[in-house]
This record gives sequence, structure tokens and C-alpha cells, in this order.
Amino acid sequence: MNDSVRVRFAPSPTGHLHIGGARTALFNWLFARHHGGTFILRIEDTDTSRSTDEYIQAIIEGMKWLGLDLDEGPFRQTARFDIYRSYVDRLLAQGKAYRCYCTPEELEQRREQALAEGKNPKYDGRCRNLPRNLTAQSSEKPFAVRFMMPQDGTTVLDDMIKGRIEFDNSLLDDMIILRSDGSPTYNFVVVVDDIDMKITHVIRGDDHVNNTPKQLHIYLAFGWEPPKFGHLPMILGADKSRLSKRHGATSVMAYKDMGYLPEALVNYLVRLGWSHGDQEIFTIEELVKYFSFDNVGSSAAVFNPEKLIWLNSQYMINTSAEKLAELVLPFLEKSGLIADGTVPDMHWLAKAVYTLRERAHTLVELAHSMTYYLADKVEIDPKAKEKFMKPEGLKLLADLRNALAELSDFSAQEIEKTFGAIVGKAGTKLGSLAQPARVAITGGTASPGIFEVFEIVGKDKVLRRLDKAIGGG
RNA sequence: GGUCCCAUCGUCUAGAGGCCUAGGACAUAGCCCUCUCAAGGCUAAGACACGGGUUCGACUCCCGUUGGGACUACCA
Repeated sequence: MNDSVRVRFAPSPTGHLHIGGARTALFNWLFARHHGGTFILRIEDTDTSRSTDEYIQAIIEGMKWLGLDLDEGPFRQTARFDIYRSYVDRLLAQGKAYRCYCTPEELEQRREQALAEGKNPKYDGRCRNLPRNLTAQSSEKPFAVRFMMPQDGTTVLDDMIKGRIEFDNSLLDDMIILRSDGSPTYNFVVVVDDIDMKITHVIRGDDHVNNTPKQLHIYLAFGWEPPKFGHLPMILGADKSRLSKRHGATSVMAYKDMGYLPEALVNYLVRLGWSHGDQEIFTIEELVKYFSFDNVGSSAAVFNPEKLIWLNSQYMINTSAEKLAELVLPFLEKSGLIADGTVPDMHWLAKAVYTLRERAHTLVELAHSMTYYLADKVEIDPKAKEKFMKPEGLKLLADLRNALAELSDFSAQEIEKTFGAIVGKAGTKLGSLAQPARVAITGGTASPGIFEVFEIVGKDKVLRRLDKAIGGG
């Protein structure tokens, strides 16, 4: 390969950036970065009835969040209709395309009939051989433009991922390249644009494999050298059907809202179809360095949320407490634990986050688990109370409370010594004090080390919660 | 229906004809660590879809069967 690699991600803005699209974008991006090439975003909005500006923004936002930076674009196809028209005219003039006066209704009817008779619903080519003068005369009638496909022979696609694939030309339809409203269609514009933008490698989902021979013939008709193709296998849901909303969240930004780190999602997505030996966790630099289509598999992959969660927790553990504190802030505001606009003591927050980061799998969980650090009061879980708030425990708690009140240095270290002294005097194990203490301060039976928790909650709140617990609250 | 693609543990995958008694990761179970919960460590269970070839030898190559998926629009 050389340094002039140019690739594009070409979504249609009919929805948010979803998991499958994100992976296609990622593989394009990695390929471009690996080769020091150019990554382009092209918006395929020729279906004006389904495309919206809002979704264009959503797609850009999703890519930005994932860190897939653009070198060129976004280009919009709706801004290029004149260009496509001129190419259609060229084909028409050369007799490589023709006007079709069949109406969509007629076409649909014939299609259904063919299907009902078990025949191929291929266009019958009835407008193919209309005399030229007739087509000129009836130009006031609405027409679409069809591309004249070869009727025999085979077309070969040499795919970077799937290898050599042969197609029988007789099965190819004279597809419409220009609708009767004058707008061009996908299979045509994709070719014109890929040439126009000097795309060297077309990397897309393998739902496009069957489009490729049609597109190849358009390259041929213009005398253009086609780019290389790489068709990525699909991502499926747990039931092995195409990933959709039924399988849970599919939009990339939904994962942001659920508290995933973009690096974790990227790492997860890249392992769907690509591998580098036994390695599971990669930095972006490593991905760029190692990425190659030699290691891209050709079978579809099932999206497995559990592994994503594991990866996310790995990334959280390896993110600095300071950084995590910043990241969790919006989630704390969202959950109401911190009032909007209030700036907490970030040093304190980082300390709190540090104790929790290997216990939470997502930022949402992290924020939620900080309740007892941030809230004024905690609610005691009835089951925990019943199990640990027995007379012996309460007695120890009272001793603890009195000793703690004397502490001027309310640090984990001093707190631990205090616990030790009380337990030692009572001749019991640490657990018999630590658990009641945990329940009193956190409201539950699971938390980080109790000494750290005490320090972070702070002396005032600790004493107050202890008092309340001892008093039977 | 037709065309095309795909096929290793439940899931993601390693595997380039002998390195395979099929490796790793997630999930599951047990143990260890331990103030609880995690994290971490160790262990267990768990797969080459099936049938034919080719070969001295097939997870690996070929063919078929079965199963899954995609496409088959004046959608992209």
C-alpha cells in the first residue's frame, strides 16, 4: 500500500449513528490512519424523503464522540445533483442508458406478479429498445433513466475480505439511475462520487456485496478504474438476526448516555471481526499500528453486551481518578446527586471515584454508587439492618462513635487504628464492627474499604449517621 | 423463489495440512485473597454443523447437505 489511501464512510442520514455503521466507520478510519491516508465522510442523502439534517448532525456527533476524526467532508450528495445529471446525460448520449416510461405503479404490479408466479422480479426491459425518435418525442412524459446492463458474461469482484466472487450478468437488472423527479439513485451516485473523490478502497458492510457488480459496470461504462473493495461481515443480535432495536440500544450515543467510555466501545467494536492474536485490549495507537484486512474475519458476529460491559469496566479501572471524576460529573447532575451548575471539590470527588472505579461497570453505575458519599442522609436497607444492627453491634458502634469523636485527624489511617482498638478491646473480629459500621454509613452491606469510606464521607456526616443508627434510626 | 455470503466452546475469536490432547477472552461454577462488595489469582465445565472426497496425515483444501445471513425498490 502507499500513502495515498483514500477511504470514505458513507452513511445515509435516515437515523442515528448505529453500532454497525460505527464499526464500518471505525474500520475505514483505522485503515486510513494505518496507511497515513485520508478519511472522508460523505452523506448519502439522495433519498430526500427520508434524510434529515438532524440525523446528519447526530452521525457527526457520534463519530466525534468515538474519536473518528475527519480529513475531508462531510460532503452531501444533495449538493451535487448537477454533477450526477451531467454524468447521466453522458451515458444517455452514448446509448449506455435509456429512458424508461414505465410508472412506479406498473412496475410494482409486474413485480408482484412475477413474484407470485415464482419468477424473478427483474425489469423486463420493455423500454430498452424504444426507437430513439419516440423517446425524444415523448420527452414531455415523465420518465426515469435506466442503466443498460450487459445481458451475458460474468463479473468478478476481487474482495479484500471475501476473496474472489463471481456474478452472472444475466441476473443483473437494468437499474434506475435517475428517478422521474430528476434525483439520482444510490448505485449510480456512489460510483460517481467514489471516482470524483478519488476513493482508493471502498470499505462497507457486506449487505452491499450484491450491489457491487452493478456498480462495477458503471465504472466500466465510463472507462474508470474501480477502487478495491472490502466487504465487512454484519453485526447480528443475540438471535442471529440483523441487529436492531429489538436487541437493545443500537445508537452509539445511547451508549454514551448509558455511561460507556468511547474507547471501550471502539475496542469492543474492533474485536467484532478483527483480531490480533490473543490480545483483547488495545490502545488506539496499537489499533492503528496493527490494523489490517488480513486479520478481518468473514463471518458475521453477534453483538454481546456483556463483553462490552467488561471492557468498559477495564477501561474505567485504567482511567485516572481525576479524569473519571470529570466524566462522572454530568451523570451526577443527571441523577440529582449534585445540583446543576454546582462545582464540587474535584480533589475530593477524585478520591471518592478512586474507591469506586473498580466496582462500577459504567459511569451511570459509578454515579449511582456515590449516593452515600454525596447525599445528606442515607436510607438503611431493612434487610441489612435486621442482619447487622443487633445489640452487640450497636454497642460496638457506640464505642466507635465516641472514639471517633475524639479524632482530630479523620484519615483512613487513624480511623483504621480506632477500629482496631475497639475490636481488640472487645476481643472480637473486625467484621463484627465493620459490617454494622458499613450499614450505618452507606445504608447497605457492600462498599469500598470502610476506613476510606469514613474518611471520604467526613467526620460530621459519619458521626451523625452513627448517632442515628445507634438511636435505632 | 433466485443470486451471493457465512459456518471452531452459549458469545467474540486464535488456528495459513502434521505444532491441536484445538489456545485466549466474556459469561457460568468452585477455590484463594478479604471488614463487605468488587478487582485480582488459580481451577473446572464448554466447540471444529453433518456427509463424502484429496492426502501418509485434515479444524485447515475440494464437493455436497443442513443451518444462518444479505440482496432481490423510481431505499441506501
